[in-house]
Amino acid sequence: MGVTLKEIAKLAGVSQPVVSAVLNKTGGSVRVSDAKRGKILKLAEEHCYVPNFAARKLRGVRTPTVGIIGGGLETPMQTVLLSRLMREFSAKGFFVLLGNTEKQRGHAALRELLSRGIDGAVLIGEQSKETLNMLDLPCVLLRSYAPEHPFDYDVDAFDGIYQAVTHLISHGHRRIISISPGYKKVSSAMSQLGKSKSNGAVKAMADAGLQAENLALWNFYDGSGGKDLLDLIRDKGYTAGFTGNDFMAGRTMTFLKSHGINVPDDFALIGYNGSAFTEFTSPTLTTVIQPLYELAVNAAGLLVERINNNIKGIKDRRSEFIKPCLHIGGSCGCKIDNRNELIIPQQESLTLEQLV
Amino acid sequence: MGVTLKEIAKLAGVSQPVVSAVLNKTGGSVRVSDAKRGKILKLAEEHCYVPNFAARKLRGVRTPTVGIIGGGLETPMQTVLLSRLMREFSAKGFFVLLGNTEKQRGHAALRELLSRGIDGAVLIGEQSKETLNMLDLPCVLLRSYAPEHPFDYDVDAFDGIYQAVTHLISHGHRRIISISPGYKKVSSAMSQLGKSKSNGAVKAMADAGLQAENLALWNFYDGSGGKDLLDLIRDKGYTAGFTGNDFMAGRTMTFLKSHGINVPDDFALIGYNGSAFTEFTSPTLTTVIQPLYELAVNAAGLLVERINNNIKGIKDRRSEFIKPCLHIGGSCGCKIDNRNELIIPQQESLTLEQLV
DNA sequence: ATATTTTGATTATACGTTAAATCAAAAGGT
DNA sequence: ACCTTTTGATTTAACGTATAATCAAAATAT
Repeated sequence: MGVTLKEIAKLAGVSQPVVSAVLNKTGGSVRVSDAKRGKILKLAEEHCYVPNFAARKLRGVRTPTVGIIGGGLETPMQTVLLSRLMREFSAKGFFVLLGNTEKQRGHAALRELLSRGIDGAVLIGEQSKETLNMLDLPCVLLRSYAPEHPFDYDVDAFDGIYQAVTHLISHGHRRIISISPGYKKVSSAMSQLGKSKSNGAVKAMADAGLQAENLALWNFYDGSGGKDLLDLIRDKGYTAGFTGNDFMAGRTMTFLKSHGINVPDDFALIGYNGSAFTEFTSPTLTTVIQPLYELAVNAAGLLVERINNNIKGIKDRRSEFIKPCLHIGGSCGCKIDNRNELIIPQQESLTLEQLV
Repeated sequence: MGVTLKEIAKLAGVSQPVVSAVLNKTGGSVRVSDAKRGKILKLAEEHCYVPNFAARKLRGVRTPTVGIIGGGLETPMQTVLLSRLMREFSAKGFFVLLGNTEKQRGHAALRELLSRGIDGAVLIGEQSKETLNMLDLPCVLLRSYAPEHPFDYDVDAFDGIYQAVTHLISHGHRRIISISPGYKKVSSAMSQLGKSKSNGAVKAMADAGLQAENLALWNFYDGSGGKDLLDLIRDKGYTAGFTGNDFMAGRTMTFLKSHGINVPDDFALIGYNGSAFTEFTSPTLTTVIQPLYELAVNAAGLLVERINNNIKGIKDRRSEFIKPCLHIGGSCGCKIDNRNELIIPQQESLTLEQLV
C-alpha cells in the first residue's frame, strides 16, 4: 500500500497526529505551526499520500457510500437504470458500490457490500427471504415484479401493456398476440413481470368487451422459426401484437416483412422499453417507454432521505408504481409526419443510447 | 453497523479471538471445543454477523479488488466494455470498484479507489500526467486514443476506418464523406480518436491513389439541418460516407431517404460500433464492429497477471492495437440474402443489446 | 515576579479484526 | 508420582487513522 501518516511524520520530524491534523484541517486539539504545516503538505504531495480508507472507516469517519444489488449490466435497460442511479447518487455525494451479481447470489453480494460498510442499498428485482432479513439498514427496493414482494418503486408494467393493447384496440384490432419470451427460458423474476404484463393485456381486452380467447400468447423463443406466428396471423385472424421488448419487435417486423406481411397494414405491432433504435425500423416502432429516469431519481432521493433519517429495514415500503408512456411510431397504424430535416440531438439532451 | 466479534464473544461467554477463530476456520494458535464452536456459529447466524471489511483490510487480509477508472456508463459502447470487464474480473474472483467519473476528475476518482485499497486498476481513456504519476500499482491502460500516451490495448480505430473506406472504394466510390461529431462539442479524448480515424481514411484513399480532396469532412453537429450534406451529395459528387457511430448513420439514412436519396444506390453508408440495432435499418447497416470483448478479456487477463507478479507502475506498456471487424449489411452496396426465417438468438449467445 | 493564557506539540486510546504468544488444566507416558 | 504433550482457551499486539488528554514552553496579564 501507499505511504502512511506515520512515515510522513517520521520524515517531517513530527508525531503522527500532527500530520493527521494538517491533512484533515480539523484535527481535534492538535495545533501546528505554519512552518511544519508547509513541510508536511509538501511531503504528502511528494509521496502521493492517500488516506487509508479502511483505517478511517474503522475510526468511524463516514464516507457516504451506497450499494446497488441486482442491477446487472446484462441488458440495456438494466444499464440505463444503473447509469441513472449512479449519476443521481454521485450528484448527491455518494460513492456507489455495485454488487457482483454475476456469480454470486444476491445474498452473497449483499454481504460483500455490507462488509464494505455501505450506508444504504438499492435492491433491484425480487430478493430472497434471506436477503430481506439481512436488510437492517436504509434501503430502497425497486422492480420487485412480484406483487406480494415488498417494494418502493416499480415500473407499472401492467399499465404499460394496458396502454399498448388499448391503443391497438382503438385502431380496430380485435384479436391480439402477446409475443413474449415465454416461461421456458427466463428467470422467475421475469415471469412475474410477464404475469403483470399479461394481466394488463387481459384487462385491456376485457374493458373493451373482448373475450380472453382473442388474446393469443406466442413464445418468441419457441424455436419454431416463426411458423406458429404466421399461422396465427394468416389463419386465425390476429391482426396486431405487442412484444416483450423492442428487439423482439424489430426481429418480428423483419420476419413478417420477409413473408409479405406489411406492418402496420396487415399486422400492427408495439414494442416495449423505449429503446432509442425504435426510430430506425421501418415503419418506426411504437413502443412503451419505461420511466427509468423517474425510477432512478425517486429511488436515489428516497434512499438518501432514509439514510439521513436513519430509517432501517424493509417495513413501510412506498409500493408506488410509475406509469410508462406510450411512444407513438408508425408500426401501430398511426399516421406520423415524415421528417425531412436532419434531427440533431442537442448535446445537453443526448440520451444514453444516442451517443457513440 | 452490524454486530461485532466482541459482542458475539460476550454472548457466548468466550473471548473475542475465539469467535474470530471459529468464523474464519483458520485462526492462528487458537483452538476451540466443538460445543463452543456450535454455540458461536449459531449466535453469528442469529445476529447476522458480517465481518467488518475495514478492520480486516486494516489487519492485512486481502480481498481481491480492482478499480476501473474512466469507463463511464454514458454511452452504450462504454457500457458494453465495462460490462465485459466486470464479468471478466468477477469470474477471476475480483471485486470491482467503479470510479465515479461523473463529477470527479479522473485524478480524484483514482484517489478514491486507491484509498479503498484496490490491488490494481484499469484506466480507460486518456489520463492526466498527474494521474499517471500516481499509478504506483499494477494497472492496465486502455483506449488512450492519443498515440503518444502510454497504453496497453486499444481498438485500432485507424484500421477500422481504413477497412470501411477501402470497402467503399471497392464498390467504386471515389469521393467519400466522413460524417463525424466534429471538434466543437466533443472531449479532447474523442478528438484524438477522431484523428486516428481521419488518418485511416486518408491512408485508405491514398492507397487507392485518391487525392485528399476526395475526402470531405462533415460535422454532424454543425446545426445546418443537413443542408451542407445534401450539397456535398447533390452538387459535389460525393457518393459514399461513413459515420462516427451507428446512431449518426441511422439518422443520416433517415434524412437522406426523406430527401429521395436512396441508400446504398445513391449514397453508400457505413456506420461504426457494431450496435445490435444495425440489423433494423433499411437497408441493414454495414458497420465496423469494435472488438470490445477481446479488449476486455485481454485487459482483465493482463491486469491479473500484473497483480500476481506485482508489476507496478506504467512502464513497459503492451501498446497493442486490436483490429475491428467490418460487418457487412446492405447500406454499403453489398448484396445480402433476404432472410425469411425468424432469427432467434440462442439463450447462451444472447448479446448485451439483444436482451430486454 | 508570579499566575494565566496561548501556542505547539506529544502521548494515549479506540475502532474491529487476526495471529502470535502465553497460559492453565487435562490427558497421556514412564 | 513426575514430566510431557495435548486441548482449550486468554492475553497481547498490530494494522492506520482521528481525537481526546496531556504537557512543556512561550507569551501575556496582573
